[in-house]
Amino acid sequence: MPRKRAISRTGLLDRALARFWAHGYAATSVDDLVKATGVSRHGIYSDHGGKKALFLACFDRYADTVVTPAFAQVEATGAGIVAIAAYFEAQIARAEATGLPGPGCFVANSATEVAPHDPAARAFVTAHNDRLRAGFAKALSHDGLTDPALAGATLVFATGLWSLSRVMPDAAPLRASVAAYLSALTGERP
Amino acid sequence: MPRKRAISRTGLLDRALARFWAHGYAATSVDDLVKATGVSRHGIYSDHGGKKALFLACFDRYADTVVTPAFAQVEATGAGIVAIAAYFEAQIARAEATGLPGPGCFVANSATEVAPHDPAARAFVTAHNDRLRAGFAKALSHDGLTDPALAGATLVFATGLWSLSRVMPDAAPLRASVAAYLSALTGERP
DNA sequence: ATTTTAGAAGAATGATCGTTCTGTTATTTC
DNA sequence: GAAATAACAGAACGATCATTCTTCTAAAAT
Repeated sequence: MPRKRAISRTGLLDRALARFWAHGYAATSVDDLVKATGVSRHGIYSDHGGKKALFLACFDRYADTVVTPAFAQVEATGAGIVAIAAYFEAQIARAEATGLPGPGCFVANSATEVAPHDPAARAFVTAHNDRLRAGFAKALSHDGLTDPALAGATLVFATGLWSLSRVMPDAAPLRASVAAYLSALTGERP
Repeated sequence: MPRKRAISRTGLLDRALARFWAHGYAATSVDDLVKATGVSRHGIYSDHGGKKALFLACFDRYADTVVTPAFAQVEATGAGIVAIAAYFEAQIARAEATGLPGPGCFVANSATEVAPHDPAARAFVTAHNDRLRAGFAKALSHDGLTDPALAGATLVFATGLWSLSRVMPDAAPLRASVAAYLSALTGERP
């Protein structure tokens, strides 16, 4: 009969995700994971099987604890460009609170580091991108922007935003870029 | 008096850049560099001092042999949005010729993998981004788009484009996103 | 032809990697 | 309280890492 300990390995995934998120896959050793999570090697290997498997498990955890809470407002019925703007702002504010240059997006980081040579990771990245594109498409069409390519462009923009947030020391240019992009979408001219 | 061998280490930087570009810094061992370049360890260490130094030297090489030839048309006097479109198209076509998912942009890859934790690499990335932003700004203002934030947005878009090109198997969505973005900039509506 | 030297090949080194295994401690169940 | 077990601490392992060093080859200079 399975049983739970009072102090369990609940936080393992969250802490491992944070470590992979900030430092990447290759630059995170199992020793780093032991130190960062407080879980022994035995625990890591018996719960997830190894470093790569733990890394892949972080994708689902990231989707549940980071992407969904932030992106749900875009996917909500009735959401429009304002929701997209709020989503961008929330992500920038979070990066600002963490400290810029920040960790960016876990999926976007993995897209350049490990996905090109790891089919399993690429499947996660592709699924994530499909989700974002679909959310953008619905929100954009709500405001009359029905060209599906605009959703693709917005996904490209979002990916670049998280990438740049890993090297930019200040959030102001990121906010200005978002404002300029959204203004261009809606046809406003400064 | 210095002399040259028939088969010299001329291609060292180019081949090392190609390897780092495709596989990243951490996933490229010195053994990989020896195999990819045909240059012995002795040659690599006497010419560049080590793996990290060779990697940093690749930034200048990348700027000279890849960025400048492709981006010069945007920086040219009289260049406008058409030049930006041609720049995007040339990069996509190159990625397509190499085979998608492709290597993306060496600087953008480094921006997420090593720049956050390496000041020297970050300096290169920042300088590269500043160059692109300035080029975009001039070309955009040539066509009446004087808001400097639009240049920042275009840099964000370009960065995301190379990032996505590392996981997308087909170039068509990339081209569609570029077309949609540029149409939005110029105020066209499909 | 002899000397010099640029460069390749690869062994050696110490560190670190991911993984496995052996103890030990503490908690839960009976 | 006793038996069972969840979890940690850390040693051990072979593989691989970046780096250095020695040896050997061949081209250039004189």
